[in-house]
Amino acid sequence: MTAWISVLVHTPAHARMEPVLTYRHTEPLPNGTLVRVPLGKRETLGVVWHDAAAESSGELDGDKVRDIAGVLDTVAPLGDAWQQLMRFTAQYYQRSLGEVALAALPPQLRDLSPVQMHRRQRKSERAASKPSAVAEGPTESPAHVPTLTSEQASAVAEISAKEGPFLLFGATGSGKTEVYLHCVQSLLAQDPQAQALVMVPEINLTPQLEARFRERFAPLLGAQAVVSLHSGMTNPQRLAAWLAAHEGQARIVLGTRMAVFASMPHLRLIVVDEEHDPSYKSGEGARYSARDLAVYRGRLQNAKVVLGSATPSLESWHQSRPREDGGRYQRLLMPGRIGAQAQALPLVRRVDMKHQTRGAVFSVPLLDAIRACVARGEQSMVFLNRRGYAPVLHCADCGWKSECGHCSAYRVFHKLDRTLRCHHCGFTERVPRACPSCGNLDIAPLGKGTEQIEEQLEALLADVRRPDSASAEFPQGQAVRVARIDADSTRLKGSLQAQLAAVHAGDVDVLVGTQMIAKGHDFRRITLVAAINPDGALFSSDFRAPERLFSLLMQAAGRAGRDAALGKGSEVWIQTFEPAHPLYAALKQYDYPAFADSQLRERAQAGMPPFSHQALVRSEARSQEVAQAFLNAARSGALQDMAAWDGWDQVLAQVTLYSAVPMAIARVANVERAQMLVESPSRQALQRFLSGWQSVLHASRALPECKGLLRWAIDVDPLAI
DNA sequence: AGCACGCCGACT
DNA sequence: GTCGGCGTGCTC
Repeated sequence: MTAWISVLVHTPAHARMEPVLTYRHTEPLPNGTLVRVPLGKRETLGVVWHDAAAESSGELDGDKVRDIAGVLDTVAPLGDAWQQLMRFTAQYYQRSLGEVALAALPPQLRDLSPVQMHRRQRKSERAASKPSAVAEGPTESPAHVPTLTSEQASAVAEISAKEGPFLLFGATGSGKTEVYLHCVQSLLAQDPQAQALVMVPEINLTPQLEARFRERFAPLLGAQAVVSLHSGMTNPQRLAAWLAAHEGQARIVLGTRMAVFASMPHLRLIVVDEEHDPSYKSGEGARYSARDLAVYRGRLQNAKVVLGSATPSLESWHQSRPREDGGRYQRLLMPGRIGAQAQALPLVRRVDMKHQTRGAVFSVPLLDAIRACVARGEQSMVFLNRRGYAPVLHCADCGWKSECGHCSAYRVFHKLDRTLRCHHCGFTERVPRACPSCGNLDIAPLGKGTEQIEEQLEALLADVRRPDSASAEFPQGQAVRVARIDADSTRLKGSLQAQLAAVHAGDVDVLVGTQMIAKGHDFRRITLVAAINPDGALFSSDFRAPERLFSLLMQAAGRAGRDAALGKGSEVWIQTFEPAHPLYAALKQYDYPAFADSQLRERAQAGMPPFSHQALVRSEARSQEVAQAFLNAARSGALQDMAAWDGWDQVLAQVTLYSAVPMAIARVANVERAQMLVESPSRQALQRFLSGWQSVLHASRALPECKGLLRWAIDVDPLAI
C-alpha cells in the first residue's frame, strides 16, 4: 500500500517553495508525526501536516515524489494544540509555517535518525527510573512551605477561582514567586497529569528559579518532574527536557521565551514572570512575543495565564483595566513588601546636576552618602547603562572622534585593555597614541561608562576604610572594595554567578554595573542604589523609552533594603538635570499606576500603541538608496498594483504606511538598514494588510532598483522604532 | 535554510 | 596555476 504524505519542512517564506511537500510512504501517518525526508541532496526533519489550508495547490508529477526516509515513531505525534500554535505564530508574525514549526523544535531533533532517537529515549528512561541518584530524592524531607501573606493568599484564591488571564501587579519583594509556586502546587495536586510552564525573561534568572522550584517540588514529584528549557543548555540537554515535556513526565517546565513553544499536552498553567521585559520579544527569525503567545496559548489549551510584574508593560496594564471599560485581563494587586514590609520603601532622592560641578560624575551629596554607607558596613549599587570607559574618544584640536569605519556609530573606549571597540560590529583596535587625523597627542575620552565609574569610585573612596576591618595584616583597616558587573566583566562562562556570589558574601562594598545588576538578583545587604545618568531616556525619540526607564529604576530601587534589619534607612539616588520631571516624581512615590495612566493618556492622544497596532518592515542592503528603494517599491505596490484586489481599498483605508527612513543606526558592519512603519487602529486590518502585502514584498525584490538588497523582514508589534 | 554550480580576485 | 569570495537556482 502506498500513501501520500504531506510534510512540513524548514523553508523560509522567501524561498519560492510550497511550505508543505508531498512524500510517499507505505502507510498513512497521523498529523504531527516527526519524519525524516530527503530534500535535495540532504535529509531533513519534517512534520506530517495534512492541512486543507496549507496543502500544496499545484499539480505535481508522480515521479518527483520521493519516499519518506524514516519515521520517528518512538516520539508521539505533536498534538493539535501545538500545531495550532505554530499556525497562529506563522500567520501573526508573517513567517512561513515551515520555518516557525521547525525552529520551535529542539535543534538536535534535526540530526537524529529514528534508531538514534530510540536509543536516546531508552537512556533517559533508565536514568529517570533510577532513584538512587543523590539529586533525585523523593527521600528528601518535604520542603518548607511558607505561609502566605493575606495579599498572596487572595491572589492565589482569585487565580484559582477565576478564568484570567491575570496580571499580577506586585511590588518588588512582594513575593510574586511564592504566588506562582502556590498556583503550580494547587494545580498539580488537583490533576495528576497537569503541566505548568513558568517563563522568565533572562537566562541569568533561570538558575535561581530552578533552585526554588526544585526545592519545593522535587520532594513531591521527583527531580525529573522539573525541567528547564533555554538556549544556555547543550543540545542533548534541551532535547531531553523537550521530550520530558512532550511525554508529560515533566510537570513543570521553566525557561526563557523559547519555552513557550514546548510541546506540553497537559498544559494547565502558564506563568510569565516580569512580563514587561523586552527579552520576551524575539529579535531574530520570527519576531514573536512569548508573552503574547502565552496568552494565546492559554486560551488555546484552556490553561490559566498569569503575567507578573512590578511595572507591567503598558499593553498589559491597559488590557487589565476594568472589564466594563473593555479590559480583558484580571488585575490582581499585591502592593506590599514582605519581610521588610514593615519598613518604608527606600527613599528616592533626586540630585539636581545643574547645581553640581559641570562634568562631575558624582555629585557631592551622593558621594557623601556612598562614603557613609561604606562606613556603616553596608553595600551600595551604582548603576549606569553604558559599559566601557567612555562612549567616545575625541581630539580637541581637529574634532576627530572615534568613529567605527563599518558602522554609523562611535567606537567605545575601553581603558582596561586599551582598545577602541565598536559595540555594534565588534571591530576592535588598540587605542591610538595620538589623534589619527592630526597627530595631536591630546585626545580625551568624552562621556562616561562603567569602567570609568569604577575607577573614579576607587579613587574617591581611597581614604575610606571598611569598619572593623583592622587586623594584624591591615592595621589601618582594609580599603573599600569596588566591583563592576557588566557584559565585559562577565564574558566568561560562570563569571556572573561568581561575581554575584562575591557580592552576597560581602566581599564587595560598592557594586558598579549596567542594567544587568538591576534585574532580579536578590542582594540582601544593599542599602543604597544610585542611577548616575538616567536622563537619556526622558527625551528619546523612542516612545517606549520612558516606560523602560521607569521599570529599570523601579527594579534597581527594588535591590535596596531587601533585608528587614537594614531596610529602614535605604535610599535610591537619581542624578538628573530634570529633577522635576513627572517620571521621577512618580518614581519617588513608587506610583506605577499614576505613571502608567499618564503615559497611556499620552499614547491615546498620539494614537500610539496600545491604541494602535504597528508593524515594521526592515530592509538591508549595501547602500541606503537600495534599502529604501525596496521599501518604497513595496509601498507603491501596495497602493497601486493591489488596488484592484477585492476589498483591498477597505483594508488600506484602515492602514497608514509611513515613508522609508534609515534606522537609528543606519549602518552596521557595512550594511545599510532602512525601515518603514505600518500602523492601524485595527489589529485585524493590519494583519490583513500584511498578509496581502507579502506577495508584493517578495516581488519587489526582483525590481531593478532593488538589486543588491540583502534581506528584509517584517516585525509585528515591534518594541523599538 | 542548505547545498550546489559558476564565474572573477589574491595567494599557498 | 589553485583557493575562495558570494550571486543564482533548486529542493516533493
